[in-house]
Amino acid sequence: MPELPEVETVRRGLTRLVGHAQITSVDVYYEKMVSPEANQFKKMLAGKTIERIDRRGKYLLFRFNDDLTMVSHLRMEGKYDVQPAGNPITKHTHVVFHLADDRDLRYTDTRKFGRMHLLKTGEEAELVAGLKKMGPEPTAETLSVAYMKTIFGKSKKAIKPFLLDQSNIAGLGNIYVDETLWLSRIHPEQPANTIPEFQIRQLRANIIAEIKRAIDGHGTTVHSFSTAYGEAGEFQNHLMVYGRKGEPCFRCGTPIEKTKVAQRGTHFCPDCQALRKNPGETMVLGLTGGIATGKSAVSDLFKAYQIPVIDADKIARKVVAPGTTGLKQIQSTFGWQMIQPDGSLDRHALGTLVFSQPEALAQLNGITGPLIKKAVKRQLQGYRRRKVPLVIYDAPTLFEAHQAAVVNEIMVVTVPEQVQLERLMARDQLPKKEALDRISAQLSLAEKVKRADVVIDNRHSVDKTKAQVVRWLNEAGFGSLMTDKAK
DNA sequence: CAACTTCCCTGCGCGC
DNA sequence: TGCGCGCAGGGAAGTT
Repeated sequence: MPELPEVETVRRGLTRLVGHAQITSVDVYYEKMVSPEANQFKKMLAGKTIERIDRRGKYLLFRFNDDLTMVSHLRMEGKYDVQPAGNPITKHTHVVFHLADDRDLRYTDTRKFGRMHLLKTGEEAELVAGLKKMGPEPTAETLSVAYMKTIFGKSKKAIKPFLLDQSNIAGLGNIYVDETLWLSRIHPEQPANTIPEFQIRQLRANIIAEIKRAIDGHGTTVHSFSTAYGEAGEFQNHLMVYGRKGEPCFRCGTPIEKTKVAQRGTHFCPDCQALRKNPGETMVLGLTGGIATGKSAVSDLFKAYQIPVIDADKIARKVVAPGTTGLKQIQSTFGWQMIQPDGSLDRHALGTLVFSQPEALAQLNGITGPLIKKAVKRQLQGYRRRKVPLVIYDAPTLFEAHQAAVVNEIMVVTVPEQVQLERLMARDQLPKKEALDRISAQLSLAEKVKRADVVIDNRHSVDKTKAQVVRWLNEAGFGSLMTDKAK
């Protein structure tokens, strides 16, 4: 089912194959497919030469000499191919263009949904309904944030059918809509006019990037997520949600659901794409990285711009402070040996225990995990109420602790493995073996990078890292948050 | 006008 | 193995 990238791939291929070919005659086997009526259609094309092939949305525009244009839509299964003249046609060949160089350009279409309209060049924009209403092409130059904000604000329609409507944005079909909504963490039934600006910006960036990736990949999208969550073997299907009903979400592991939205089969992750009754304007950026990759330096950059940072480590300490239910649960689970004489947690004793016994670590996480999640949620609620535009959630184990679904976007700070090892050995005065043990105790840096929405490369100077953070702030629409003092 | 529904088609997977 | 049913899908046209 061709969507814009596939149609663009077809356009390029045809340009190469028949870009300047001359048509001698045309056979039409399924008359409803063409307009004007078949005999007229054949007569008009005989002797014409293809000068160029254009594309608008999912429409192909064959430009002939004498100001003639053929508007062709492949719909579901339409295909063009070029064969030597005289090759027998197949069951589903509906139109054959005989070329002057003893080749045939053939159109096949099992479901006969495709259509071809022949008209005077320049009139197609008025006479073909789909072209007349066609929205902007999904590229950085043609699809602006301002335009998207305007059209989103005017429609109560669910975002899924809204994006499928070619008059809003050109070229998106069922697959790319599901994919870009997943990438942007937006529920397919979220009304367009309830989507906050930061998500419109994310969606725009994802649509543009996804379409570009697919065009560069000749009509297929290639993502680099590997075998997260126990999927065996090489990841062959390059789609993140489409056709993955029941399989784990690559971001959070929750099974992908398939429902019907506006009569269309729709795939989404119920956990990271929650339907929001009152979506706030607060964007939550999850910040994570590997041990000693320099995540805290990036965190400090945000703080310097007065952007609030929720520190997961700090919260983790708070929920087991003296007098908390968290500490009481640790005491009743692991015994009084875990409590120091002054009533505080004996981190060393607990650390020794959980490092040697995996079940103990799971038990500990079972106690602290929910408490941390609750505390984070409460803090976020406060920021949302105050309509703070951007909050950073600084969490070293964002993925491991299954917290990825609470954020709107994930930033991963990374360095090459060798640099990570050297920095860790130097920082914590560790021998190589111990440093390696600590690194391998975490989800691998490569895997974190794969699951990131944005990656900060921290191998070079502070200035270079800062430039990347500033760039992200500007692109995400938070440029105005950077105060002059901090700049 | 917005928001639905129907129609156009064929192959395929499913249940019996 | 075979038969019928329902579903898939983009976009236009028709209906509420």
